[in-house]
Amino acid sequence: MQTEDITDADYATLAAFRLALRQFAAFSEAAAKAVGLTPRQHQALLAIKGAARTSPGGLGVGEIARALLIRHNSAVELVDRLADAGLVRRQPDPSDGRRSLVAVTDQAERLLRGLSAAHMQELRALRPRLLALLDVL
Amino acid sequence: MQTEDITDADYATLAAFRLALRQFAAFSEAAAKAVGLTPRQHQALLAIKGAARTSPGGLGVGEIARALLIRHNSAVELVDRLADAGLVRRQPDPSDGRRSLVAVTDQAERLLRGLSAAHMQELRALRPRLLALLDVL
DNA sequence: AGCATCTATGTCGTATCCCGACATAGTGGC
DNA sequence: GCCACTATGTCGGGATACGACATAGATGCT
Repeated sequence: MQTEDITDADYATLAAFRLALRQFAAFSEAAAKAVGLTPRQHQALLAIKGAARTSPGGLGVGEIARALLIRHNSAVELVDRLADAGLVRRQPDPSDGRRSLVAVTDQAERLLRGLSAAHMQELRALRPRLLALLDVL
Repeated sequence: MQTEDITDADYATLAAFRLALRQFAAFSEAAAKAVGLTPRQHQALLAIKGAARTSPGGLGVGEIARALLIRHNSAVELVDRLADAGLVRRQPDPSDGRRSLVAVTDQAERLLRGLSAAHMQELRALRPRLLALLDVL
């Protein structure tokens, strides 16, 4: 395999791509913090709502872990903090006693709506830059 | 401002976008770990090499902090760990006694070359998915 | 030249969040 | 009824970023 044909321009492109991703993450983090959420909490709420069409009753803790690419015990702690903050509710799954379905509260839904609108706008603004970077890959 | 026109499909799109970013981050993290680097260390090396055309002598600690969007003291600690691992060298800036220029070692350059080739390939594979997501924004 | 101010780097204690290992309870096949 | 598997939960430890503070050099003004 030839890993030798990496030029300074390639390094610059990769660095620029990473910078764009970090800036988006930084925007998202600031937006979340502005409404009192940690980035992970925001992403968890989004994952739950993002799966609403296929899982209207909420997601299991393990499904949240898989959506966020974290270990299940990390998801447990994350859901603990979300529940303490009144942002989600745990409900036992009537069809499987092991699972507890995690659903967002009205309060969280309001926060998420505002955050999502801001993120859509930010992503639209970011789009030309990402397209330009993807173009030179 | 109308933040009301967010649909379930929008949530799903945003969630899918975040998932794609997380999966790329997970790939990158695994690739870095496979050669003994933390994700941050990899990103720092890439930032230094990515700026090689404009700063051939290396980057200052503060410039690394700005490239990585972290505080300068976090960058100090990161460079400490990189130097301990023999991946970068600190050299005093001859034209400014306050600055210390951070340059990658040959060893780090070899690691970064392999990592960058793998990342270019991964990004090319990821491109159609990102383009599809950007298309529905 | 002297002094105030700003910039760059570095130090230290703290906080957050994830993880591995382990534990408990429910499910489903046989 | 038993056993393997799955889902959730608990606990201690570790990595890394941050805020506050400290030091040294640069810069500009008089």
